[in-house]
Amino acid sequence: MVTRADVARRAGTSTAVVSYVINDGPRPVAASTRERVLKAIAELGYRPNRVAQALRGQRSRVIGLIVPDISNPFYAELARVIENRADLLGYTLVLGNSEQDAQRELRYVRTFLDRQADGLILISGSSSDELTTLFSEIPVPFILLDRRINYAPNAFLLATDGVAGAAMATNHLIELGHRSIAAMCGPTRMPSERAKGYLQAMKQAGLAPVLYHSADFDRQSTYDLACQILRTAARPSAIFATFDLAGISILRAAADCGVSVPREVAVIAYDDVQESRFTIPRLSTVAQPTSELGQLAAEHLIGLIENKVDRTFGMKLITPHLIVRESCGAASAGSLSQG
Amino acid sequence: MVTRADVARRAGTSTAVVSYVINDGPRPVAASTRERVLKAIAELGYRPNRVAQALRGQRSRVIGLIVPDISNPFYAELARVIENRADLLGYTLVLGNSEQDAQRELRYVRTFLDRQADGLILISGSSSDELTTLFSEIPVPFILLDRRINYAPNAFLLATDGVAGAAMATNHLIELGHRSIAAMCGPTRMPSERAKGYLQAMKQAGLAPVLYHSADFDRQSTYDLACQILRTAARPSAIFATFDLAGISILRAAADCGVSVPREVAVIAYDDVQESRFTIPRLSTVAQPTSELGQLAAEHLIGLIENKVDRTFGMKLITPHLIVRESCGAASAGSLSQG
DNA sequence: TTGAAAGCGTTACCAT
DNA sequence: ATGGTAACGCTTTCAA
Repeated sequence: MVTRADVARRAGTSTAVVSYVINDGPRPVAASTRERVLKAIAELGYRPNRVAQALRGQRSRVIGLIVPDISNPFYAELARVIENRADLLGYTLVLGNSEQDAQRELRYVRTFLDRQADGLILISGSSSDELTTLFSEIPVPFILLDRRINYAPNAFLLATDGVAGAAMATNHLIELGHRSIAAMCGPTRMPSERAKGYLQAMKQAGLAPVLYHSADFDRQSTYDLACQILRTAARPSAIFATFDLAGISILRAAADCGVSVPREVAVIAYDDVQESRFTIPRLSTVAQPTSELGQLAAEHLIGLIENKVDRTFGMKLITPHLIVRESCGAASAGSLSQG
Repeated sequence: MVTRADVARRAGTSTAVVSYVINDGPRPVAASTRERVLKAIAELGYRPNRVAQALRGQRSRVIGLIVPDISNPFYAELARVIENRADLLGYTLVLGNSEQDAQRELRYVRTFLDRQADGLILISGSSSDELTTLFSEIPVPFILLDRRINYAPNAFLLATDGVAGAAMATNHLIELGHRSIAAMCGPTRMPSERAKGYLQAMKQAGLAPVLYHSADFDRQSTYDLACQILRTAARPSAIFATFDLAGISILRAAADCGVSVPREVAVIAYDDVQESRFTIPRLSTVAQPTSELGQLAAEHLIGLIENKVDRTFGMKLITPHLIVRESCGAASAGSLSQG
């Protein structure tokens, strides 16, 4: 390995000067010296050892990202834009899957901290109390992304307004004339903003809410639940799924149960993953602006790390918007307004 | 930050002994001393600084994973099992998206190496020549995953047999009675094993191959191409898509073009991402054993890093298998055998 | 403008 | 069995 000392030797100067050249400071270097150093660097193919830099300075230029499950398209899309942005700003991403497990999440926080990560982005899978205490001890800036839980005073919160979004979806269904609207949520252990928004909208419309919870967040368990819902005697005429994966599973389940979407059951979901633009029928959904969310998360975190950003504002809520596609039928479908 | 010296001081011993206790070696420690050290560690909440360890030792316990695009479900699923395995074995994953770009890929290799990654897993998006030279200079073990290109003498190659798999898919279509079978591949810049398998199978059956190339690997461009294919006068009766995402796009395009799958056009793809089990109709495909692939990649790489594995065997090809679902119709559909 | 050297938190060798 | 200490590659202060 070629080190700074090798470069210094070859350039006939000291390691300090090499450092100044590379970092453009903190002190000026004579043009001729700089020249020699640059030449030596090129000739030797020297590249600074980031580990040594991290140990010496306080900065590792690493940020940690903890997601519940990278194979969930929503998180994957988020990870993609975060990685992109981080890379652009000179940071490397370390990745962890928490699998919605508080212990794993905790372990990852510690691991990343032990590696001197400069900051953390958490899409936290766990409920408040378990982690709040520990979160308050995280000695670096961190962002709680997409979930409005685990609020810690030292965290920055970034999410779409799930209550508002879910209400939008529910109201869309109501405006379409549906009276019997069920909501399909993730596991009960997860507190859900979106369930709350659904409940509010239903209440406001004087409708009776029905809440279902899948065993997990994956395709199979949401599919299983969807089949069950579609086969009940009192089958709802519309279902609001709190995440796209569930909505997509409903589409599949409906086909298997011989119920037509949107004619016999309308489906609307939440997230707007790419996949939902290509399902049959195309899935109406509440769009989380994934790019904006990820970009903002990365930029704000790095701004925090580099002290370039206002620390006083601890939360940002983005308003999601409705995307009407095919899975709810046309807004003008009068045949639905019977109840 | 609490350091080893703090622990030593509190335990009334030297940092060396603390080291021996933590690492269970390389030298023995008296039971009573060990006791004191352990107590001090617990009381202080000491955790070793991984950066310092990495600098001092040669091992960082970090592995780098470079994928073309983490938002592509196949790579995301792979990343998930790799991450899982790595974590289990005590390694942390750093992630990079190459976006099929050789320069980016190169940059990531360097970045990860500068961070003293102990090993690399590359799902290389680029063609051989560009990177081969550089690959031969990678000073750590690395695995070329899923793509049979960029073969470098110091790399371990792990992939499914794309030629065989593609031939399976094509032959399945042929056995179903199809004569006019098109293949839909990724961008021309990527050499494709799978195209080769298709070509071979067609030739062997005495059928005329037709190759299409999408502009990119994403949903939109494969969808666009699919529409184009389905609207040609000489519409094929079957399409083999070299990756699931393309197959799924064909399903969508067919619905939009008013052609029925599998009745008017049969579709088969390659990868077996989770999504393909839930499409309408369900997608027949050639299954890459994702779990096996990812697990093997992680385990072999770490075996290589820790010198626990035979270095002589430089390649492993896994035979994929056919998964018949709905998008090609029943194997007994005699109505198709007209040509 | 530049060189020497201290120190970041570890590990492991050389002593005792 | 244990302590002292050099070294990993870097940054930055102190001196010149």
